[in-house]
Amino acid sequence: MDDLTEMLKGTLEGCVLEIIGSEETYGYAITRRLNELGFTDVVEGTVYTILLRLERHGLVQVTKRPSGVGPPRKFYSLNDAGREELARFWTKWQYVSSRIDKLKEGGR
Amino acid sequence: MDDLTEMLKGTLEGCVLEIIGSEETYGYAITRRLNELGFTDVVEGTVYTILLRLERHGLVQVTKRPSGVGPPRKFYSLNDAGREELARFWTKWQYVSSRIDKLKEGGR
DNA sequence: AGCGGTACTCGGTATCACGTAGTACTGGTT
DNA sequence: AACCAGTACTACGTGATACCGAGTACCGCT
Repeated sequence: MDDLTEMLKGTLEGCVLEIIGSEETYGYAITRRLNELGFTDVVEGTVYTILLRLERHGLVQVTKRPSGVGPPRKFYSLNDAGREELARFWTKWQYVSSRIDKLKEGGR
Repeated sequence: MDDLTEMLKGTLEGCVLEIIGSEETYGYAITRRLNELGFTDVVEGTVYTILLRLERHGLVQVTKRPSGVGPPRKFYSLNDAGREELARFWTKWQYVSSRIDKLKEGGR
């Protein structure tokens, strides 16, 4: 699949929120998860900028823990604000994707 | 619906391509069409920047015609490159939206 | 003459994903 | 002990995009 970067703008952050929401996890693992989900070209740098943004916006709780196989990991989990933001994201996604699908079906 | 701008990045241009592909039309009408499709906050300035970009990328054919109710209109239609780009857009959309929907369903 | 609706242009801004380079910790190999 | 690959995070800059605001211009109607 060719370049998806523009189409992922505004949705990738939501995907990261969803992943964090489903289980407490850390940046490196999130990148792997996105890759196996089909977003093969998403690289670590991108995920870390998103994580820093989420932290700056106060949507996540961060806990640092030693890893055993490398430097310590920063584990992320959603707080209340994060769960609200995630819900908002899915509402918006539902809205936008349904309109676009309608347009695709020649929606008059 | 609150702010959708980030989520529309990368998709709005495809929507405009689709609208032009279904009938020869012009900027002002495209804006109205998007608005009635549910993208209520998309304004003329945005559509015109997209149209200029499409023209610069050689994806559309442009014909200026008098309007009778105002200044002359620039009518846009897709050329071969535009139709190819539109097909690529829908392929990408199908790819991305299906992965995101899968993630939403707790895709393991 | 003025006004509202139509129609397009242009310059600047914010946000976002991405590229690249760098730092740092660990365990295993030589 | 020295090196390296894999893990894990940080920081700075770039390009693309949607949006905002102001401006220009044309038309019919009052």
